[in-house]
Amino acid sequence: MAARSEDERPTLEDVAAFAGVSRSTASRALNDDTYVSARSREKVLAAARELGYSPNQAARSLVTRRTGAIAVVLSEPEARLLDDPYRTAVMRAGYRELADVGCQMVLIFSDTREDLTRTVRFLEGGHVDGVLVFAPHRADPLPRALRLLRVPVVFGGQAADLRRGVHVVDFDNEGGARLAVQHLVSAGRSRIATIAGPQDQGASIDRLAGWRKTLVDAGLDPADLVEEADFTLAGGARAMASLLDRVPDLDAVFVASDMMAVGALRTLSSAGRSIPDDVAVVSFDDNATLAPEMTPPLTSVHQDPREQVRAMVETLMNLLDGREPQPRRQILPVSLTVRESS
Amino acid sequence: MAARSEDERPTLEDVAAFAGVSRSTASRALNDDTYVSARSREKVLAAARELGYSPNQAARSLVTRRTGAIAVVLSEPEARLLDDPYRTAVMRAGYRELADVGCQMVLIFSDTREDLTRTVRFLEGGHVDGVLVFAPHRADPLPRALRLLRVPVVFGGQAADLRRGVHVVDFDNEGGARLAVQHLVSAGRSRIATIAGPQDQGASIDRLAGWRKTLVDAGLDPADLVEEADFTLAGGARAMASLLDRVPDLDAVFVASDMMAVGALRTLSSAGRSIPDDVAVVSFDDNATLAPEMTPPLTSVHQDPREQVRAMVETLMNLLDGREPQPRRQILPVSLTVRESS
DNA sequence: TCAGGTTCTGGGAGCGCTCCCAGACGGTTG
DNA sequence: CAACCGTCTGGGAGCGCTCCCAGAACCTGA
Repeated sequence: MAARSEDERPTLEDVAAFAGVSRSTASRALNDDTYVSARSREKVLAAARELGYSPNQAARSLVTRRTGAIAVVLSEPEARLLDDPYRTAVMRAGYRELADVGCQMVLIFSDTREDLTRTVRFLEGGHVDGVLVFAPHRADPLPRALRLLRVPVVFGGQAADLRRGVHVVDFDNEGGARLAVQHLVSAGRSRIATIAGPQDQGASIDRLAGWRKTLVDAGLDPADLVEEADFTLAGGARAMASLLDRVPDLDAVFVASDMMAVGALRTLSSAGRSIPDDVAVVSFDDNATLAPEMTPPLTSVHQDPREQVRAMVETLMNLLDGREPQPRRQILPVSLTVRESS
Repeated sequence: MAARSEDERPTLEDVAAFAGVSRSTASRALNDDTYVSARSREKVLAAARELGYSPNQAARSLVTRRTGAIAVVLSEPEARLLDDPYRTAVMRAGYRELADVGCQMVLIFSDTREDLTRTVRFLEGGHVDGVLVFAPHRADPLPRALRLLRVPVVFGGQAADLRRGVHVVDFDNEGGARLAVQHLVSAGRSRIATIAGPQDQGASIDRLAGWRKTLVDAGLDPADLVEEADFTLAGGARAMASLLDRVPDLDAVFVASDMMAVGALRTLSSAGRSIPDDVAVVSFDDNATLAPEMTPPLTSVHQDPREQVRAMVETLMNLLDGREPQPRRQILPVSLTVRESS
């Protein structure tokens, strides 16, 4: 028998030969199947260690029809991804949660139109067992394209305008906004403005709706108290300036994200307003590296990306195991973390 | 011949049968090999379209021994990744550059010790054709572990204390620091402090060395003018406060990252120092969403993560094609972008 | 002692693809 | 008309693995 050259990877056959058993027994030992004698298992494991064996994944997934990889698709313009701490947290959480169930994360950024076709082709190609999608923009064509996929898909947050027929794990955006505004109302505030997120996104729309309904329920008039911004720091600062300009007597503001709240805070202090005495500020996200670190620390609606991703992974695993066949919409609850800004 | 059930993916064989040619011809047509008649190619492509065929990657890579996937490993404590805009830019650049050469990015976060073994096992398992590694910390055990891999590896930035035997693409950190400090010296500054990065990282060490050497060359005394911080905003703010405390008459500061410079700026303005009149500030990174957006906009040493990643991908592709066998250390030049802070 | 289990093992088939090789086909040449 | 070339095609082997199945080995209890 010719010795294998140094750089060639040992195969299962090599391990079996080295251990003096058959390929089948070696396979069983390595995948700890039933019905392998302790003696054989021992020998096989030793042989594998000795030869530095690691199984060829391509061969394995050719027969098992599982790749052990899950795609995480982020559909968002390039610029937004760079300074959005929430997205970074999502990537990280995705990695951890998938690792916990023994899956590898394949990150996909889908932005331009060419990205879309490339993404679909990739997902179609059997590289991954399932897909987690974050596509917050309503006009995004990606979610529709993904519906036709032969691979299970779970959406994080509202999936464009697909309301049914898909698996979704979302946060209670409207409920969160209600919590925030109720908190301000019961603290005696009466001129409660809002800096809303871009209205092409479901989450932004829901947060704005929550703010509006709560005001109306409390007998307050929401007219003229809305300014829309783009979830960035600079956008938040500009929106706050414009609000102060239009409504100088406002005494509170509900900001649809921590990042925008940082900008708003900056504008407010330049304008000489003290927080929370003159103006109370409540934001959304409760990002760990942002909200508690501000001066003053921000009261914020708490949503944990890990929880969302965990629920998404769980749903996906059920899907892969053939359970949970009907599409479901899970709405995760949020809570209010009260700090000094309100 | 039994009809294939709806949900089963068509194979190459199915496409061939549908097109009325052999499996070989179908394969040739789809991979546009030589020696296929226009007629056959046409029929095969039509059949593939009709059946919604996409090749099984596992089967393909089993025989070609290529997966078309490249791992990007980020070895960094969790907290750091979340608010480090440079890392986010690297991920993004990695995705783009790899997509351009037809490869898929598999992102790997390697932080804890369990991560290390899992990472090594994964990379060993033949899931990917090559690896790009960012492991800035000198004490990090990962780079050593990766040396033994049978997969080509290219490091981004100094690879722990492995000085030779590995492929590295780094920036000229020391040269960048020299540029920054020379700029300050020639503007007539004479008490030039620095906020250095963590000294367990090669890049930080080199930037500090560049600062020190340039001061000495200019006949200035670096003693007592160094404060070390952790590349975070808060860390930069604290370091600046401590510098002001110890050296009240400083007239310039070289900060080893944009993020820390933002913190330093905050401290300086709280202390009533005007920038650049009282204190000139020069930082490092020239992050597009940070440096130009500050008040005042930051003078910063410009380094483009895309360039670094592009060079890394190029090296890796050469490695995969069997060219460029000897390890090389590429040092990319940096430049100084002058803005209002100096 | 032998039937009837249970535990363990090895061989064979086959996953879907690419690549090699033999051969068919058609159009030039001598 | 035979010899030859370049173009095109189909069959077969094989990548490294898992799974199925037949059978060996070992244990019971009657």
